[in-house]
Amino acid sequence: MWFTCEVTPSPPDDGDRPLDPRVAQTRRIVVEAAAALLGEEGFERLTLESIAERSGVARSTIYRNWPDRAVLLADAFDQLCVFPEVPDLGSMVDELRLLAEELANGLRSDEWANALPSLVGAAHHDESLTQAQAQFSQRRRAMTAVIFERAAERGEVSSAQDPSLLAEYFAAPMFFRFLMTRQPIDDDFIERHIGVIVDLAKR
Amino acid sequence: MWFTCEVTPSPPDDGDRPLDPRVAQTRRIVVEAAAALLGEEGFERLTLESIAERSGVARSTIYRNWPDRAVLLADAFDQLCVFPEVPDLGSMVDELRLLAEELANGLRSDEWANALPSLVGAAHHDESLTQAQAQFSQRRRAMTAVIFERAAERGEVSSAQDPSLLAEYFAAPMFFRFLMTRQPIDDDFIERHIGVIVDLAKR
DNA sequence: GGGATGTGCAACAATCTGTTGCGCAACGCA
DNA sequence: TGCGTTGCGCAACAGATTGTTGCACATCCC
Repeated sequence: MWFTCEVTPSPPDDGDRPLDPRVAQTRRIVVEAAAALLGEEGFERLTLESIAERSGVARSTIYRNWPDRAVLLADAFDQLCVFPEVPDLGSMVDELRLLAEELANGLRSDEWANALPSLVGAAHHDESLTQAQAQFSQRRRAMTAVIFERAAERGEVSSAQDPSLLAEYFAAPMFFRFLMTRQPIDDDFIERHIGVIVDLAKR
Repeated sequence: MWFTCEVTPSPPDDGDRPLDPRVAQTRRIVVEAAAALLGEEGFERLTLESIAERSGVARSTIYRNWPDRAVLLADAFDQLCVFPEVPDLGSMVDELRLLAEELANGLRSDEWANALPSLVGAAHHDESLTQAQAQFSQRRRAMTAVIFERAAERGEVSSAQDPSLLAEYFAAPMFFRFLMTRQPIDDDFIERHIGVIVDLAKR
């Protein structure tokens, strides 16, 4: 989140003094409302007025807590992006299938369908959103790579293959369909796709 | 283009009567200006005022020729998307390398870097832009599939592989890097990627 | 040549972003 | 408990942008 990150250059947080409870409350409520609306509207259609209305916080107060719309939306997107770890199922194919279905469900959900594509567009000329997008990609990639790391440990695949690269090839066609071609990400596709990835991992 | 397409439901074109030269002139000039600005600014930042200024056509006249901003931008995007066929080089790998470099150069260019990501965002809640995006994806896919079809004819790969599917796996990782992860699409990546695709085609 | 049609211009409403000043309420420290 | 500090709601504001409209003028086509 923007206001809890000590690394970002913009310094809205005063430091280590505990936050005024009014401020903490305001920021929490606003980000929650923004995240909800982000899932309903996407970045472009989402107005600060609607966030103010849903959260019950005045627009002027929102501007006192975030420098501009994009930074708030980046925080809201972070809020939206919580995904579970893939459990160890003892089999790479099973884990890939589970993850593929989780991702497919996500991409089919209104939340992601509204938030993700508009993020892609908006991120290309805003630094805060670029960061939010990079963090999203990185998290998903790491979470996917774990599957291939475990498979290598089990001896299911040769350890010569880079788990991170395999994770990239796992994610790319699904996002490509979602963002660019709009082809369905259905069971047939998933099953065939997993076959391709398994071939790649075992080659 | 919106105004020359007989299939689209919206009927701005009066039919087969030749267009008033004033109208033809206006539309041509405006789309050209819009396409140029699209490559410079992207969808979100591009204003109708700037198109009016660059084209020398009044904003009111633009609105008389296109129902709204999105439809004009869809036409402008079409204008921007002209890509060459891949020549028969007698070798699948050579042709893939050529196409990958063409695509990488495109994605590195300001034109595409500005237009494409913003299209992804904008297309998700506008029908005209959805169509423009679908057409773009389809054209590129067909153009890529030709490489695999020729390879199958030459006997370089088994004809069991679906050229269209291979085209999808060829494009997806490059667009994924461009749109989502922002990782570089450099020579190393291209070379490794072509290796992956060749493996897929030959499996 | 003359009616029909397209264009430029200017003004307009509506929406949205971002800012500011003021009065009031909540906070935290003594 | 009291009081200075700080945050908040409200209202108004400037500026940008999208679309729309009426009118005068130029161009087109018959």
